[in-house]
Amino acid sequence: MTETRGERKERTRRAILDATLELCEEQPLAALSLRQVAKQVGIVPTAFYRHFESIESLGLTLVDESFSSLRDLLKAARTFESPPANDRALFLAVADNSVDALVTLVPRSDRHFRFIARERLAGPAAVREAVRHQLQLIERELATDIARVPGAGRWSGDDLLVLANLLVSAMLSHAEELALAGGRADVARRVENVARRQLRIALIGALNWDSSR
Amino acid sequence: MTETRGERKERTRRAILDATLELCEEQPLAALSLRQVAKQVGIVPTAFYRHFESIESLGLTLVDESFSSLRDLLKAARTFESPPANDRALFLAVADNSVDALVTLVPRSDRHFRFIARERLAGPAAVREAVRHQLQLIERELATDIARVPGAGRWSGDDLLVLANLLVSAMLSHAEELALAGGRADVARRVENVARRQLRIALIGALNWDSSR
DNA sequence: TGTACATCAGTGAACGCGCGTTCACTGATGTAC
DNA sequence: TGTACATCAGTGAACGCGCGTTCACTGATGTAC
Repeated sequence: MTETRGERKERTRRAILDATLELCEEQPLAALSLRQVAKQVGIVPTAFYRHFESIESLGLTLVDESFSSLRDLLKAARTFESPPANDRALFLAVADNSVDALVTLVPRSDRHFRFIARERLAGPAAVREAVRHQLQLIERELATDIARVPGAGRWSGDDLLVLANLLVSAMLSHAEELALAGGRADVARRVENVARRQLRIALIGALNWDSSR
Repeated sequence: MTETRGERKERTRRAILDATLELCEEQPLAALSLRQVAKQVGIVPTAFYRHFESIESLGLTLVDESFSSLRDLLKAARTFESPPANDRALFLAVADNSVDALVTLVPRSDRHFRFIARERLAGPAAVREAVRHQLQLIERELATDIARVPGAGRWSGDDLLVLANLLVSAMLSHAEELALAGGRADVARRVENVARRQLRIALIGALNWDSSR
């Protein structure tokens, strides 16, 4: 016996998830049939039910899978060995680290990112809600991190969320473009460049914010 | 004769477009069947072909329809009766006008906005490409308008596009949220507030940009 | 104005096909003794 | 270690249904004279 029953089951489950990511390159989850997935995996349609209740619950699993590693890595991107001296230097370092994380991370799991981009607004209601929830968590974590910057007391909690929302939506749109670029190096370089400048603009704007009321 | 043959045909065509927007609230275009649309309109499936070649070409028509008025109105939102005195005042006025346009415009054609939001990344390739093209046009027009601000010479053409891209992607994400709010006044007020602050942060960042290189 | 013919939006039957789901099954893997 | 039974991932036939598309059609509207 080279493989236990449990291992074999897990392998099929993994194959179903991969087949779905593959097929979702061509069409949204809602247009995907259980039979297409089964055919791609190489199992009979009814075997699908041994692993998932429906296409929708399979979608929810893919959302969890996409976000689980992402949030940890984004977090890591915002921690430093030697914290910069002042607000400005820290903010610029945050921008650089975040953009570095973007260009490293997205190509590594580009199928997951394309899946999220597609289903975020077009997926079944439960899938849309799950993505929305994860993005909100990311925004709140970012706001918390910014609040820890020395001298960040000048911003209200509400202002922090507004800033975090701006940064996350900019990064999200760049992640989408990067994921859709399919590894083209010239696109990746341009997106990296644009993302860096945008984060800097936003953070410089925030630093000059309270004086502008 | 109260209605010519041409008028009657146009009325059916309009009904097909409306039925599609209606049905696309529940599912993406790619999951929509010609028979569902025909049933909703109250015609026999084959009559569909008298008006559109396929569901995809119907989608392209809806994209054109969604963007045609939008671009003119956005343009109008950026012209002033009495131009403000300096850069800063002008930028703040641009932010306010744009946000006003957002909260006025989106609820007026919210079904079109929800359609665009859904199909922008999940639609058939031709539809995605059409939306992408329209968004690029909007970005370029915005960049051109900003370039006309007295003293804008400090930014390169490339920097202008980067700024325009940041502003458009922020506004797009707010338009999506607003369209999905379904007319809820409290959501509209919050989105308006957040959008205004974000545009201001970005524009203040841009004003302080060249000194930060 | 009246007539004869052309146009064409919408009809309705028919087709082969892929769909989700049911059900009873098979046979390799796992477990109790 | 060997045997008898349990588990359960995957099978395969069958079902009724909605799908896109074909085709020949109908009958009201439009046009030429």
